[in-house]
Amino acid sequence: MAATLLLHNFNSPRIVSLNHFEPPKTNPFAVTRPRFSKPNQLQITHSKASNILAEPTHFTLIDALCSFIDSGSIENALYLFEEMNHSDTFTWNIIIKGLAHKGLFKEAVSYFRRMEFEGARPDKFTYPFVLKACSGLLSLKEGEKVHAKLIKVGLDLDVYVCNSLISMYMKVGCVELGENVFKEMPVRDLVSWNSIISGYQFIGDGLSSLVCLREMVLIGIRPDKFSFISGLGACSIEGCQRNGKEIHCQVIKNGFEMDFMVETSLIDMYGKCGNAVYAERVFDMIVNKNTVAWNAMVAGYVSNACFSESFSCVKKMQEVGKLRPDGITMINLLPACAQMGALLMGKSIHASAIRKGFLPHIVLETALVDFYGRCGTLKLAKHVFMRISEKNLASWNAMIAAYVQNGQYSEALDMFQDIWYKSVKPDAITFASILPAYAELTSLSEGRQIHAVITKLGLTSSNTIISNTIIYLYAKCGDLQTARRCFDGMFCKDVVSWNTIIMAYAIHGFGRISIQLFHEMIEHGIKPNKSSFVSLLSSCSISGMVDEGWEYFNSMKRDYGIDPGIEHFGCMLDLIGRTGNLDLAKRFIEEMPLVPTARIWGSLLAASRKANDIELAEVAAKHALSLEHDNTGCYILLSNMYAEAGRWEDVEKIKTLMIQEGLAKTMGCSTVETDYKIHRFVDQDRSNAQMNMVNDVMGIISKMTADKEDAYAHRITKLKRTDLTRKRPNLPENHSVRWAISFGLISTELGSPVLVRKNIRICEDCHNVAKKISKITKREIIVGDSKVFHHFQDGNCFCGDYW
DNA sequence: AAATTATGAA
Repeated sequence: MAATLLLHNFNSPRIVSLNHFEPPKTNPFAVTRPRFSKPNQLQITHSKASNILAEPTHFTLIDALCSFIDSGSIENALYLFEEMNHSDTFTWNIIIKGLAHKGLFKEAVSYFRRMEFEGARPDKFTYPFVLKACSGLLSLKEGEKVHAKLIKVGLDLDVYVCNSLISMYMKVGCVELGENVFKEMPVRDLVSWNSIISGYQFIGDGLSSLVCLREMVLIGIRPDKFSFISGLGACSIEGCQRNGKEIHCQVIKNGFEMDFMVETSLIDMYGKCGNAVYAERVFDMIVNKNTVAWNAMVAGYVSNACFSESFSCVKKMQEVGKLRPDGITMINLLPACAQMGALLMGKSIHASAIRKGFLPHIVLETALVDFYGRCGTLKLAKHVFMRISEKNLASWNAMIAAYVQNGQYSEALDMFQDIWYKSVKPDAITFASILPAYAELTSLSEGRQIHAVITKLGLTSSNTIISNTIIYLYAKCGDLQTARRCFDGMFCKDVVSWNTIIMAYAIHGFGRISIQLFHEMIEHGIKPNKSSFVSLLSSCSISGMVDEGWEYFNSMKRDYGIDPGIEHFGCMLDLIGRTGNLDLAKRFIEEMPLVPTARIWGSLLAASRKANDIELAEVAAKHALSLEHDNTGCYILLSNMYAEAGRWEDVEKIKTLMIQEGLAKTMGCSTVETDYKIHRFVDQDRSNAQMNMVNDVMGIISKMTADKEDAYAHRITKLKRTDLTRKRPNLPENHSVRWAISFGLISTELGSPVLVRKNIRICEDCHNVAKKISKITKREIIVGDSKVFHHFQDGNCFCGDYW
């Protein structure tokens, strides 16, 4: 007993010499060895086992061990193994193979260690099994240890061993190490090529995979079904149907079209490349369709937006195919439900997953989080997410995206901060999901920080989605120059990149540049899409380019075949509202072929406010309020109009309504950044530490503007005398944006613009004040509110006083 | 005596 105890300790990798011997608290083999009790079936069910019991020679035992492994009864095999003499390499190989094949990777590696320790010599047959286990564990550490040992014993040139090494390195994500093994091996066979081809495909580098496949064929190696399966997977990644069809031809030519895995890969490839018809054609040819094939077809329909087909396919799967949908079927259907906005359908899938016992299932749960997030049911997304016991990166990503999609930016940012303390490392998808939250909420310096992190990870140049969001981030943080620099530095700009930069100039009021960029985009051969026109028309409306706006609106359908959507009508309504032509605005809504949304009525409301038409404002507000959404802005706007008109009873009424609906006025908040600090000012709240300094600056400014007509005084004369005695809440004097500008003036460098970010729209009084300040101080002031950036220069604002 | 590469998934 003492001897075995010592042996176990000795095997522990932490103990180097007996001098440091320490009795372990747990037996290192407790997990793998003694747990297996004698299985009942051993004597009765297996004839070979009964043979052993009659006359157990070593060879019959090995024979029995092999049959246990082959039939998958690993428990029997392990029990037998512990009972027999296992000093020879072969016996160990069998048991390690069995463990690795069963997916018991941890155990396989641990048996390998024990094998070495107990003095059996691993040979060229052992290592492929061990390496398979290492790749299954996704453990580079274990894999490298094995590799080191291989070199030591001189087995690192064996083709089988090298092939396993390539596959292991690729699977754990060490592409370069895998490539090195491939390059340096003396002889490469078909499996070596297949391993590197499937390795590239596994890590998502479809292009390299296809290049290797081509090279292999060029040097005269005939591809087999493994090559084709990986190659088709690579085409799916790249969305490259041309290459996919080429491989399909080769598949037929080489007689692999009846292989069910090849067929499934073909369905997948056509589905992902946007050709549902071809996918269907391949699918129909399969005689005995298995669940995987059905699922691939369902996925094909979903990714091609054939939602009803995807559901009827699942129905047929059950009725014709006599197969039950599994978790993956559900994972495939959920995005369809999300895109159709079919909340109930998704919920019933969720319920069915629970009933059928598919949960917990990390991928399915992640798909549910994603689904609920996209349907706007953030509560349910959170509910599912909280119940995931071992969250992985994808599930974190899904939850962050759900927060961002539902406008819960600060929750998303909190969760993103938390991730850094978990064992998972954020990836490109994490950053792509979180960046919009940065764009909405954070300061320029925080934006720069996250950009630096992303650049350091090497994601900026390789990932177009991330680069596009970075452009948006800088634009939203007020740094248009850097946004432009990022855009100019992009290697492959897609239509989103162009749309983003056009929108960036739009929100900063540089309409001419937006238009110029739109034409540059077309010259570069990029076809504008719906969003391009949203950017362009927004720009025309923000910059007050009425004629141009109409021209582009008309050319959408005429020259580009794009039907104007509700967003485009919204932009046009803003444009009309700007001209003050309320009749036209009303007519425009009436003649619109689409049902007006809350955004449309909100636009009319804004126009009515500018034209001071309180009746129309009421009509617009009534419509907007009937279409449930966050009505805070709507109420505040109307309330302000009533206040100006002196209709205090109506102001009170709105106040009551808001309380009833549980809405609270969003507190105005403005931030200004100095070198290392973000200074936050809140409306009415004079508790900021810098308030004394701000008061001094405000005093100087009001003295300098005293001889001129004061904006607020001017406004107040419009009110009736009696109303002046009323205490008007939230006086513009107490608006945070003025304080932030004043503080910015003295705490930032002369000559540089003062950059202020504000969470809600700037009011007219503050807008006037900012214009004046820019004139008397000769400094550029940039105020980014929730919609646009106001560039105040020499007493004017780019927005032309309409926003 | 025995080995390596593999289809559907967020």
